[in-house]
Amino acid sequence: MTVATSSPAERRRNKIRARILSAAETVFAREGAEGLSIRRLAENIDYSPAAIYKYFSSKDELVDELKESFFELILENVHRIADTSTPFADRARDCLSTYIRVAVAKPHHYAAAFAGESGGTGPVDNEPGFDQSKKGRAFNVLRGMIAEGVEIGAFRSDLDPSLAAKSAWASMHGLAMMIAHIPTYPALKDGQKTMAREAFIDFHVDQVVRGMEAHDE
Amino acid sequence: MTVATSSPAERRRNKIRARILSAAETVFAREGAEGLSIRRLAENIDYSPAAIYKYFSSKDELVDELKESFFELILENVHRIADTSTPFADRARDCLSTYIRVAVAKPHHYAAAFAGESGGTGPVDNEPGFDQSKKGRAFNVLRGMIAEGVEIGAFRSDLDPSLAAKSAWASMHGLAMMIAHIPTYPALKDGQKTMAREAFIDFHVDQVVRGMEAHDE
Amino acid sequence: MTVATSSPAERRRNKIRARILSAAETVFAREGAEGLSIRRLAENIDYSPAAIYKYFSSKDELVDELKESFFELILENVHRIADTSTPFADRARDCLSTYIRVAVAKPHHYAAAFAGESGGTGPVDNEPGFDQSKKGRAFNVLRGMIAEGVEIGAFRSDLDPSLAAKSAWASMHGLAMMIAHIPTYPALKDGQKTMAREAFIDFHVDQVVRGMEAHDE
Amino acid sequence: MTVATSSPAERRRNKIRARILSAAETVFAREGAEGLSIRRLAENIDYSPAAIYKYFSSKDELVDELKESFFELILENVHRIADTSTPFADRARDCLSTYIRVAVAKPHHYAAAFAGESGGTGPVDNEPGFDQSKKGRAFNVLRGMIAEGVEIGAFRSDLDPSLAAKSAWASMHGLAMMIAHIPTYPALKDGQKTMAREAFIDFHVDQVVRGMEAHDE
DNA sequence: TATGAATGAGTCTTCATTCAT
DNA sequence: GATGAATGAAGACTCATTCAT
Repeated sequence: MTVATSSPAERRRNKIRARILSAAETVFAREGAEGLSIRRLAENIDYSPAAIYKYFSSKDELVDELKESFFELILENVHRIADTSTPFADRARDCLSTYIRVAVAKPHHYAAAFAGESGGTGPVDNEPGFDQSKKGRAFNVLRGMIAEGVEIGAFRSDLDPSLAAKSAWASMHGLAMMIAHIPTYPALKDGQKTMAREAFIDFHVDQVVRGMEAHDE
Repeated sequence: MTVATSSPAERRRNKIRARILSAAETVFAREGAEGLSIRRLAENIDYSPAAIYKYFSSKDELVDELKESFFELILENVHRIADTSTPFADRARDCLSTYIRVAVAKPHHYAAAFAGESGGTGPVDNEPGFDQSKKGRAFNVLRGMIAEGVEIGAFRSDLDPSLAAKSAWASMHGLAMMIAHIPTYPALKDGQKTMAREAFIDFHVDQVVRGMEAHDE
Repeated sequence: MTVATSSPAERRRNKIRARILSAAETVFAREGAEGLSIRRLAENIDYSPAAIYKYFSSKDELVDELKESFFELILENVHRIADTSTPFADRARDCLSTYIRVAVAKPHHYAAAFAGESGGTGPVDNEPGFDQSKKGRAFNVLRGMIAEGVEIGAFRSDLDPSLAAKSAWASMHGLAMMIAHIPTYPALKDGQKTMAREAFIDFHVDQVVRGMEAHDE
Repeated sequence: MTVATSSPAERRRNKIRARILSAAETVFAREGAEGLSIRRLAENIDYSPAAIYKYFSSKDELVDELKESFFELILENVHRIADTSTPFADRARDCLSTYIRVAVAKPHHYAAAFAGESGGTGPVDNEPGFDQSKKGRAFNVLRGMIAEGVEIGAFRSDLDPSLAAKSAWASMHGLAMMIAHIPTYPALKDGQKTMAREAFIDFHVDQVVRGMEAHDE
């Protein structure tokens, strides 16, 4: 019975894996999946290319792990918000804006995680195993929250939570990508209101939530 | 304004440039920016790789031009809708959904147009020359339409058209990217409503427009 | 109507191809197919590896051409003998020994030509296109000669030429390979008769022919 | 002669060596010398690559030993036949065909045993120590049998057993190699006799023996 | 004007081997 | 006695780009 699930050797191994992943992430976040080459990665961490293959059986494996870890990050953050007991309206807004903020914190990382070629599934909920994937679980949080909104009458009663979640996710995704790709986004002309990124995110989230709200006739 | 903007020689030159760009677009739209190699492009049009360099100083220049041309396409389509005399509500929805449909028709092309590393600016309206760029003009169409909505009371009176245009654009962008990257998007679980891509686009657009609508107290 | 089937440009191209092939053959003959690397080949002829790919689309193509050319050589030589009007007995023996002599002249080349991995067909006459391949045509010469021997009563009347040709080929192949792989073959102990390679080839051929001969009871 | 030829430690060592060799043979026989990599070998036996170097100073040494062991196998089999009291004609044929059958049972193994680059000596009988080597002893069996044939008048009286043995060996070798390298060998065209491998081996052996037979008058 | 030839740098990956532990 | 870690060299192959012709 292994009390500690990691032997000292294994711990060391994981530490190195982490070091590689961390270095990879830096390149990855700056230049995307195609910009990340084993060679350059090896140089960065003063390893031989061959050494990296001791820890990752292929470039794809490494990249996949990078992506998975990213969605884990999103999931954690979104969960933390969703599980709060804050009033629904705020909670919903927080939840959405958190998604964007996490994405924006590692913009290229986020972008690349979606530009996946090997089984790069987005929030598509009828794929096998989707519910278990990090991405899938994040999606379910979102859908659950919308369902709650419908239930308590905050959102339109004819709103299909699954559909709405997908639409909202797309809107969030759009803003995240915009910010990821356009350094100065969302700049506004002088003479018009200038709005900082943070505030704009809130504005955008507000628009999205308004799109779902019920209105007493 | 140069009266004779094109000498016969220059005209010929532009014709060939166009031919190259057209061929490039085919590959580009199918396989994205990374899939486009000068060599393979040259083969496609029965030219030598070297010949292409007579017309484009580098691959980047060619790709940039491709991106720019794409926004021209979007602009044209959006304009065509926006200039109609259709009732506002429909016109607005048409305008937004057209954007997505054009994007979705050439997914890689669209995605790549935003994934610009060289000078890929998004809809950032305080950049010099933005109003003249294709992208800028497309943005202005969108903003104009929202302003119109505010004016006629269809949209909330406190809505800043510039801000709202940017938010709406982001939402459209998000859906376009989702569809571009995820072949099966938006798939829905059986047992729940299954919705085809076309219908989902309409749904999404509807959500976005609702987010801007005014509601009598 | 092209009088000369090769333009000057094409001629130049073929010259270089030949140069590459020749250099490749040297390495190939010394170290076999696995020992031949594009890199080293490129170094040998002061070319860049990439340049070689302008003339051969892959290493396999290059190697295949090398092999094919070798069987062409065998074919030519065997043909030259077979078409003579020398008496049958001598002609048959000459024909077989020529095969061995050509093989032995480029021992590793010969060995490698058989060690083919990509469709390395030996004298297997029911494969599609076998009759047209160099190897196939060489085989047919051999079979024809044996058929002639059967017809004129020199060989056993119950001998199937196809079968016998295959058997004889195998015997020739065996000696060729022995000589190819064992530098000192066939050395004989002092005190016993010492026999030089040339004479041994004749002896071996004689044994093979005797195996087919008819004997009046 | 060392009485205690193996200390307990040494015995253990040899046991492990044997285990490694055995595992190596499996891979070797399937994929040939080039397909055998120390790494994969180590994986197969759950050893580290480094551990193997404790028992074999290099890959070459391991491979050489593998080859030698193969000839031991041939020797054993050939001996078993040669020592029988079967009538000479059958015994001779059995002996030869056994050689081929053993070779064909492990085609890569057989081929590689001859493709030696390091010290791969063939049946060359004037080399020092040849008579003691496995290969040498196998050769001697063959020569002995031919001598017997000459003596009892089955074979031509002017046949030099040493010479004939070498020739016969070459013929056997040829067929073995053909079968080793060409999966479909010996296929025969339909419309002609189709002959299975087993039967063809017998036919070939028959040819070889006939080449040596004496003919009255 | 257009091109065939050539290249240098780069891609991922595998190998036999060594060494400190 | 065994190993995990690491490496340098090499493998095939592709790319954007230049230059003499």
